[in-house]
Amino acid sequence: MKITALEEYGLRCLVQLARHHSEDRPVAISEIAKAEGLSIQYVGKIMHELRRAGLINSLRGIHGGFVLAKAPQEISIADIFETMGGETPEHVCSKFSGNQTQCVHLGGCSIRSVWSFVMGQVSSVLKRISLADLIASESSCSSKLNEQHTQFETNKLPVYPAATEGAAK
Amino acid sequence: MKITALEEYGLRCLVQLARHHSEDRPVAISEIAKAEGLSIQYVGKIMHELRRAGLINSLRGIHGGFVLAKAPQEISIADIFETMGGETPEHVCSKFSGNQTQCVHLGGCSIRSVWSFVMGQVSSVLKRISLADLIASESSCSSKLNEQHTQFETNKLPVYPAATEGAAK
DNA sequence: AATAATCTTGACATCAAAGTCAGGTTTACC
DNA sequence: GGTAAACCTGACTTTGATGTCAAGATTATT
Repeated sequence: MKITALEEYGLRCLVQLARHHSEDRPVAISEIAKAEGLSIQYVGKIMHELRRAGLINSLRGIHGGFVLAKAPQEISIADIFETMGGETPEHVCSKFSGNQTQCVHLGGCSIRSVWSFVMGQVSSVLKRISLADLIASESSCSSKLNEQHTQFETNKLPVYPAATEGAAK
Repeated sequence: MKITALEEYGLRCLVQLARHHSEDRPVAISEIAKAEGLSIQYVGKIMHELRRAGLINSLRGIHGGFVLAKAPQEISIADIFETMGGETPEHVCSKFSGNQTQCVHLGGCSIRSVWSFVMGQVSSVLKRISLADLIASESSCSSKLNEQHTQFETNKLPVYPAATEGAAK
């Protein structure tokens, strides 16, 4: 399973907007491109996608730029992934149909069940993490709470709600 | 997040081998290709990858073919995914470094923590599902236990151990 | 030993994702 | 109203994943 470029960069561009969300001014493509080490043209394309999906609003003209369409608490990573080309288990089946027009296993496929389950797990984790969470963990990580650092290293994210609940329910 | 062709087809080819694992004969590429609706050449390439990784053994010559290198209970989907191009969070960071040689966020990146966490979740789910589990759920689904069918539809996999434990522990 | 069925291997072709380019439109400021 | 800073859009190029081709090596059967 691979994370796509649009997912990764889309998220990173949105984090940039979220950081400046309290200030009352739009953020320009050139700023984001510089902060993320991306070309201006490419960031332009990414922001266009995010705008089409309604996650951000744009302001044209000089002093223009982009702002989040909702508060950082209300935008989850799952929202972003869906926007930037998210797939359902059905997509997987139609994508991997080999040299047939339909997958040969359409009647009773145990693999499809696994994909459904795994994707559901991923989605339930990503739904619980908002842009606000990401920014909060940045500051707590780099400044004050350094005893949490070891936990980060061992792949636990103490800041986010336990991913376990969603799976158990 | 996308499932790659090698992951999907690699798993499906291994399921074919697992089905014939009790019989004591190798399975030929041509059989697998027919069963999965893939070209013979492509299956050849996939099997070659799986053999290089040590998941299967090959027998050349007439009456040749492939057999699992281990029992179906001992091969997990996680094993297959790692073989067919699995990625670590570090891979993601080096892949998405934009126009720099290194990612601009290497010091204290909250997104990397998220990828670590999500990938850990996925991995813990996939480690718990073996080829034997997949075959068992096939037969129970298509023949006897049809009351489980509704549960499958709602993305629950009653046959597999709860994915929850790994996350909680 | 000849043959046919099989795996092995590396080069090649195709396609979709990733990323760039160029020309256009909008808006604030002077 | 001219100009510069910004977004908008579609066409283009590049790159890596996907899938095919063709020639070779191995082995059971006759």
